[in-house]
Amino acid sequence: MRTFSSPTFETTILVRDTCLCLHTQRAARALARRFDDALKPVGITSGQFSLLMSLNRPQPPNLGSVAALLAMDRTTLTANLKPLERRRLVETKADPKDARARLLRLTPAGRAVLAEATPIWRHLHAEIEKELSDPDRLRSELSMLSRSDQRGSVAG
Amino acid sequence: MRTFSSPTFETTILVRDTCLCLHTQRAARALARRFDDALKPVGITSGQFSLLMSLNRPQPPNLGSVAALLAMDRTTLTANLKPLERRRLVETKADPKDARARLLRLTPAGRAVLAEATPIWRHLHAEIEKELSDPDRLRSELSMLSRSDQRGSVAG
DNA sequence: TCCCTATAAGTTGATATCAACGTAATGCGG
DNA sequence: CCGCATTACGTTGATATCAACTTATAGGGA
Repeated sequence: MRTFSSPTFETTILVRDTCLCLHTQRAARALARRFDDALKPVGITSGQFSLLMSLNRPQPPNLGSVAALLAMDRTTLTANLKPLERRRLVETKADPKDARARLLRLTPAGRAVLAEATPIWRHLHAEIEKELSDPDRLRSELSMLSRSDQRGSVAG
Repeated sequence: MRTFSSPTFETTILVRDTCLCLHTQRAARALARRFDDALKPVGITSGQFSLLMSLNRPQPPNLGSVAALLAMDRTTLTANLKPLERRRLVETKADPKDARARLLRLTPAGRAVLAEATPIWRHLHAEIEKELSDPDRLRSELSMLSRSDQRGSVAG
C-alpha cells in the first residue's frame, strides 16, 4: 500500500519548462494555426497541405506507407482523406497487384490546389526559418523524436 | 488569369524534407503516442497530464490564461476539461472577483493522479532526452515557434 | 446612470487523432 | 489445394483541435 503526495509546485515548474512533449505540442499547435491561416485563401489546412504534398509523386503510394511517412495512425489518415475525396482533390483505386491495398492519387484539381499553395508555403516557411537560430539542427532533432516512435522498435 | 503548373517531384521532396510544420507535427504525434502509452496505467493521456500539471499551482488560474500557457485555443481547452471534470479530477468555480471568469482547480483525486503520473513522466522524459544531442537547444527553438503565434503580437 | 466597447467563456460544426475491434486478401507451409 | 498467420484496411467511439457565432459581465466615458 503506497500513498502519493501531491507534486510540489517546483515539480510543476520543472515539467512545464522542460517537457519535450508539451513543448512540441505547443509548437505544433502554433505552427499549424499559422499555416492554416496562410493557406486559408486556397481552402486547405496545414495538415491537408502536407498530405496532398506527400501524394505528389510518380507512383501512387498505398495508405499504410503514407501514414508511416506522416508518423500518423493509419485510421487517422483514412479520416483525413474523406474531406479531400469529397472535394475530388484525391482519389483512390484498388491496387491491381494487391486487392487489400488502396492506392492514393492526386486529381488534376488536387494538383492545382497544391500548385496554388506551394508559393504560400515557400513564403511563410522562409519567414519562420528566419526566426530560428538553427533550423537544420531543429529538423534533425525533430526527426529523431519521430523515429523513436517506430512501433515495435524496442523489444518488449 | 493565371495557370498553375503542378509542383515538381523535387519540390515535393524539398517540402517533405524541410517543412518545419510537418516535422513538428510528426514529432508531436510520435511523442504523444509514446507518453500516452506510458501513462496508460494511470488512465490519462499526455495532453491530460500537461493540463493537470498546469493546474497544480497555489492560486487557481482562469481558463484563458491556461489556454495561453498551452498555446491552445480557448474552446479546445473547454472541450479538454469535460472528461476531466466528469472524472472529478478538475473542478471549476466562478471567480468571485469577475463573474465572467471560471477558475480551474485540481481536486484531491486530480492531485493523486498527478502524483502517480509524475514518476512515469520523469522516467520516460529522461529516456527521451538521452536520445537527443541537445535537448536544451531543442526546447529553446520550440519555444520560439510557440511564441511566434502570439495572436496580434506582430503589427499588421 | 446609461451606453458602448472590450473581455471571458460557451456552443456548434467540421476536421484530426488514436485504440480497439472487425473484415478480407495475401502468401507460406503442408 | 488447404489452413493459418500476417498484412492492409475499415468502422466505431472517445477525445482533441479550431473557427465562427453567441451570451454575459466588466469597465470606461457621456
